[in-house]
Amino acid sequence: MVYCVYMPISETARKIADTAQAILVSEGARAVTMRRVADEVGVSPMATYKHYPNRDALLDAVAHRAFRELADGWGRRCPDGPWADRLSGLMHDFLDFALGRPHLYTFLMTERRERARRFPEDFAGGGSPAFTQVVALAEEGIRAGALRADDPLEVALALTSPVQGLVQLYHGGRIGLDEAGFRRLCERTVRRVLDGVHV
Amino acid sequence: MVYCVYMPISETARKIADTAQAILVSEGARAVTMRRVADEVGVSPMATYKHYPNRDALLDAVAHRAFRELADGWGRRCPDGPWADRLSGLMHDFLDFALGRPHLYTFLMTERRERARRFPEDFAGGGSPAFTQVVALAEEGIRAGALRADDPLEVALALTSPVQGLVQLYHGGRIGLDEAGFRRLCERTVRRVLDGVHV
DNA sequence: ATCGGCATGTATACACAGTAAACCATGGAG
DNA sequence: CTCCATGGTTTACTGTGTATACATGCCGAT
Repeated sequence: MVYCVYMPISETARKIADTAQAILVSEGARAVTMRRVADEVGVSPMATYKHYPNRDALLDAVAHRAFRELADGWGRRCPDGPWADRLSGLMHDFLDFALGRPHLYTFLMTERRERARRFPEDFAGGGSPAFTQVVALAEEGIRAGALRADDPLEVALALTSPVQGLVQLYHGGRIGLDEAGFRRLCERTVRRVLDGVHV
Repeated sequence: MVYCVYMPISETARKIADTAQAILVSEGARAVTMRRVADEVGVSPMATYKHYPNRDALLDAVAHRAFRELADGWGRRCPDGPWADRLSGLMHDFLDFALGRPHLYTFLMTERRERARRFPEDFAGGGSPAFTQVVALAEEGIRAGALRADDPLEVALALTSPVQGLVQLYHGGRIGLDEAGFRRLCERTVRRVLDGVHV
């Protein structure tokens, strides 16, 4: 039987996933070994295989639940207010996650994973909660005449990809700023995208 | 004795690094095992430890030489011509690398590596050849009055980080476009940064 | 010429991963 | 009561990094 998220999940299976997720969050995916997870759950290593066919399946399950947890409670920072404040709020929500749980962020964003959501089809359908809200903001801005008439999806991408690129540099240790300084750098960068660097 | 790049390097040491790099380029860092490298060099696994204290040191050496190889022969695509063409040329040079050698790119860009070059100090000093040329282009544009008066380093970052973010999405399988389509998406995105998305 | 040491290589061995296989226990369906 | 699916165990195999001990050949000092 293939692992299926729609089925009720046993108590032990959930404890295994919880533990795996906790290890992943605190130490990264490499630290998630079947033996260690089993140990912390208090069960023999092979017991985990009764719930997940292999390590990749376990990590997939963790990714799945982590995505769901992120989807809930996203964009709380600034649900309304001026357009620019909402955009900034979404960016800082994203940074909260990227900087606050770097291992989880890297795991979800970087690891090659089949069944990942795809641009443009899946994103247009609202697959990614974070991105979808930026798209909505872009649509709103275009409708209101604040932004140029343009493809809202691609405008959203122009606003989000710089932050993603900067986070990649930050996580790679390539940016010698503390978190507050890095956040300000992100703000200035998004500002430049909004205003353009051209005269 | 610590491994030092300035020392003459033995024949075998170079063969080991060559082999490791070849495996990394074609199959990714995970495929680079000491035993396999030794095998392909035609030597016992432990022989590699006479040249590199451990696997990480070997991978560091590979990263070092890969950076050097990239530095030479960078920006050949469009050494002169209109400003916008040179910027576009640099972007496509970058994409040649990112899309043509994805494993190497991921290894160099995303693996956390101490001794990595840092923004802003090291970049200002010209540590990264790719980035330095974008900075030079930004300075030129500002001097010529084509770009707003602004910090050239940060302008360069605003121009490069979106591409890096998009590449991250592309490598993660999140963008359902072929290579040509993806390159056009990058062009449009950089265009938006230049012009701004605001009215 | 000889000897000692260093550079280089080897074989062996251990710890730790993932995971296949075989074997319990137990509780509910027939 | 029987049977078997479920969830657990022990054991064992393979592949990995690497510590340790040993061999060998070159090379300079004596």
